[in-house]
Amino acid sequence: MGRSPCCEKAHTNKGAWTKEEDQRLVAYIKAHGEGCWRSLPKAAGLLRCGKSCRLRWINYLRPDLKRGNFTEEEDDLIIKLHQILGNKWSQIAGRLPGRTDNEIKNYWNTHIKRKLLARGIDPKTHRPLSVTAAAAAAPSSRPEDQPAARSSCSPETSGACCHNSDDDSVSAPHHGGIDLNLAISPPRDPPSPSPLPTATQEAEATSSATVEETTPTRKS
DNA sequence: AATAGATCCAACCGCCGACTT
DNA sequence: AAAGTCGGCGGTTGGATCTAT
Repeated sequence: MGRSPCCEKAHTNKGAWTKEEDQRLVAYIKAHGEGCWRSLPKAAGLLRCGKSCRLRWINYLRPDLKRGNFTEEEDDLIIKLHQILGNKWSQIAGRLPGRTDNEIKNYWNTHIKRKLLARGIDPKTHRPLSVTAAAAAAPSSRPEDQPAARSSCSPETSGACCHNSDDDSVSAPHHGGIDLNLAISPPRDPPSPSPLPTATQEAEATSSATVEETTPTRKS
């Protein structure tokens, strides 16, 4: 089905946000809360599309954002979660207080990928590069070793084929010899009275614990 | 000091699922 | 049931900044 554009592109600003725009957006959300993004720009006096406002708020202006360098614990947690969830950045972000999906995605692409490669680990499969290379060079007859098969059930797409929509839990994959029995809990709700564990606690818990997921998989 | 290449990251784009009409 | 709207997501891009030569 067709879709109308999310906004009148001809009458919206694009590119970097100015301080004034930021202030308007923050002031509006403080006064009215996060609501209808489509109508927000007009109501807040911004010449931006609603999507752009939402992104700016979520990725940059939200007061609970942590900003700053990622810790070793966060690194490890991201790697572990990526191993299970693949590129489900929003779900990964949901388990890292103060971090956004965009931030984690960028961090993954710029730092962690390289870090894993330096360790000889394929950032896509979380398997040793030698294994991955060998599998690519000489695909075995085992379906799980076939690149195509892996791609259909790799962390990249685990949300699709490894995700059990019946109970919303993720079965424990055994990537790179690591045995993680994880199911993912719903994304954290910052103002929640029962805050989630810190990244450090998470990392510790993750190694052995089961976390439950209720977040529906978006795309498959 | 100049500049070419590499890196980083904020923002945009297009698609999808959920919800409404 | 079909069409339309909206919020949200992941992938990608482009410009700013950093580093090496």
